Amino acid sequence: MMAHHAFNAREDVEGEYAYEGEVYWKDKTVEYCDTLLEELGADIEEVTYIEDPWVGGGNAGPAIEVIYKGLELATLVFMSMEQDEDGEYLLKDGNRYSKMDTYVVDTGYGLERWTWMSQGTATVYEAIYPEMIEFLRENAGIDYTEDEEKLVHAAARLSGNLDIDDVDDVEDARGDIADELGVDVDQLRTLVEPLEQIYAIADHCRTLAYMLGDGIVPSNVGTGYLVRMVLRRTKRLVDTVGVDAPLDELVDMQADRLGYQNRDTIRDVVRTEVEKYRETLERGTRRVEQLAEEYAREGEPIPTEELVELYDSHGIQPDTVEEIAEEYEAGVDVPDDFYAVVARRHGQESDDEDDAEDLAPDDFADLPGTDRLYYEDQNRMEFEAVVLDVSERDDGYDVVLDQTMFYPEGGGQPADHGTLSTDDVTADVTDVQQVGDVIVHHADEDPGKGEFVRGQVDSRRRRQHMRHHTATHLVSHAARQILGDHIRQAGAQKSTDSARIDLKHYESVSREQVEEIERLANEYVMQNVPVEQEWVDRNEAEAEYGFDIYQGGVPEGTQIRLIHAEEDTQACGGTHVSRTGDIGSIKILGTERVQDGVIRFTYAAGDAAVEATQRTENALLEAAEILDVTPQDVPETAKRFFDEWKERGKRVDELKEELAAARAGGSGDGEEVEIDSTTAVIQRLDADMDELRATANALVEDGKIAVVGSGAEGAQFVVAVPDGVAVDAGDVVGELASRVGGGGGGPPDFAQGGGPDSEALEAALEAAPDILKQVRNA
RNA sequence: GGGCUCGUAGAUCAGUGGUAGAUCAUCCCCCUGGCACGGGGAAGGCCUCGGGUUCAAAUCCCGACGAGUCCA
Repeated sequence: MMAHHAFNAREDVEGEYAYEGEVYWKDKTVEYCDTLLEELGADIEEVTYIEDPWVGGGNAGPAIEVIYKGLELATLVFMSMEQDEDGEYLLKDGNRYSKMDTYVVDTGYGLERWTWMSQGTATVYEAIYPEMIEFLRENAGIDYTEDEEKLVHAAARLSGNLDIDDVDDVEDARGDIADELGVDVDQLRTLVEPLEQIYAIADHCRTLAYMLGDGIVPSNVGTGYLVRMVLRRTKRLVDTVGVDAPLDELVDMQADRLGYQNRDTIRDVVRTEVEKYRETLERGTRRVEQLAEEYAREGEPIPTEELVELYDSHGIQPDTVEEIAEEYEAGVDVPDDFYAVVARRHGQESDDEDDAEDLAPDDFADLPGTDRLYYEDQNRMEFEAVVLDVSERDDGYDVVLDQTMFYPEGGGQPADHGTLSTDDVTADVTDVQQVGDVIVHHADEDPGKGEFVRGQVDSRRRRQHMRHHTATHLVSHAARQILGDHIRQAGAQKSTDSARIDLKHYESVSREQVEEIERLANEYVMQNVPVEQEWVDRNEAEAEYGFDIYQGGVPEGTQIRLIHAEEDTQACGGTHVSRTGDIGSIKILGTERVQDGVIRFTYAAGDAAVEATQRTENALLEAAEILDVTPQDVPETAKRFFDEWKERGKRVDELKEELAAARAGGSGDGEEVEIDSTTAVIQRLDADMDELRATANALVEDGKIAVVGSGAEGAQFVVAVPDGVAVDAGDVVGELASRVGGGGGGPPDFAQGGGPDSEALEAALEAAPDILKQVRNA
């Protein structure tokens, strides 16, 4: 698509906008359009301009459609109104609009449509990527007779003329076209539909090639989510139309055509995503099958509620559900406004923002910009300066100097700490912020306006920040070498003890890859290459290194600061060590997947790396000491101990059961009473719940009613009743438990309960025969 | 950024507070000349982790970790 724009402002609002006056408006725009079409070789007599008001995205205005030989080639939009409840104009979308202070020309010329027009192919798709269309048609086995080909050609041309705004129903439009061509609508559909799907595949593949080629990583959030949706839709189309080629191959055809260099990565991403989709579908299918079976059994249709759940939480489209449900002869209840129902489920979003600005820029507006000494010599930690201004705050003082060595918080690097001293006072600096060009030091004492101060930066803290900052560049660079060129930074944070960087990647990172990255990053450290900074014109920097230098965000200003470390170049305002060797070493502490498609690496550099390694080592040594083996033997020994522990657990269970059987058989210490013709055994064991249950089970095996109690942990009971005996175990336990201050219950043949009052256990058990009789009578 | 769902045997999943289950896979036995199938049996569980509620938690509540999904 091609376009030109003009930003106009009304004369009475001069000075309020970045632009003023009128550049050009409707007449001139149409004139330009005429000229362009003529230049392209169009017969100007065949051009028709149709005015049609435009509304969209809260703005509106007149618009002109440019039709050439019946085909819409361009739209010229004149945006001049904005949505306004009290506006004087009521437009076609039912909203009210009022005039804006500015008015903007927004044009769109369909370059590809022009190509189509000039080539005379059936559709625009054959005009712009004929090889791909041919490949897909052949692969899917779509073959037409000469007459059919003519029909399709004619239908395509008619479709091209449809005013998309006015087409509410594609089926109606198809009917109109069929009428016009004098054919049956069903015949037209079977003829055209597969072809339409092929066009969609080719076009989606191009979209995917663009998105993936430009380094977007599929994800469940943001732009990455869009890629995923397009990819899945394309995969569905490929399967529907019966194209027998892997999707990564199709996308690659477009990536190749568009001249992307990272084609291997693109294919890899597509393959990974297709596999993920396949798994999702499989999971979904199993789920739907279960539901379908369930509802089919009850003779009810699958309710909308379930469909929403399937779609929203599991990503299964209603039509997929219908397909599967059909096999189970289950009905499906899909409402027409299905997606509206889903939307309603999400409800209203609350957008309360609380970006409280601690420092008001106005406070320091009159002060000159602070000279930033930390860029001149990043290794110096001492300096002298004059106090230009001091403002008292609730919790201290904001001090502004003429120059400073203190680095203000920014670019993911925390502020420096340190002191500012005069002959009389020493103020601790606990925070440093940049406000406009002024650097503000937050201190606990007032050094005095106009005083001469000596500044001392906490050098251990700062050096750790420098190490971590340079390490961040190296880790990011190393990750790029190991994982691929698509690796982009999604955020970073440095501190004294560790640093982290979020990288976009399409699959989880293996332990081996982490080790590789760590090894490579440390190799850069050991090479001890200089880390250089330079201030350059941003346009020159972009021209030479591309937009990839903005990994950490896009800085302001025409001059930007570049940091070169190894082969890595980034725009960066942070402080860095002067040689990579100064980092000491880099230890990657761990990775986590912070969201789909974003991996967080946490690592430590310098002292912190040593400390982190020592911490892990200490944990290992401690474990080794407990097990009384060497650290190397810890995994094996732990495994053996774990296995043994499981083995013993099983043995204990077996013994408990044997013990229970023995107790039940001997029944020496249990009291026996006859309830009707059944023997009830009342026994106190003082054992855990497992043993009580086992004993009760063993007694029931012998055809006896079991009432066992324990005072081991509070008071606990298990009551079990053999089949065919008219005693409800739940009632018995309920009565027993209430006497020890608790509760209980369970099925009629096996109940458990207890309470905190173990003192009352004995009395409760003594009352058990009476309770049993009472319950039987009830 | 927000919402929702899930985490139980090697795999797929049941289990809505009261004795942890099914199917497949594994191993053993039977059936057969052999194989497929079939029949019988066994083994296999820190119910993701940490708190809380309860006489009692796989189950309810909170948090962490992991997986999935929808929306902006």
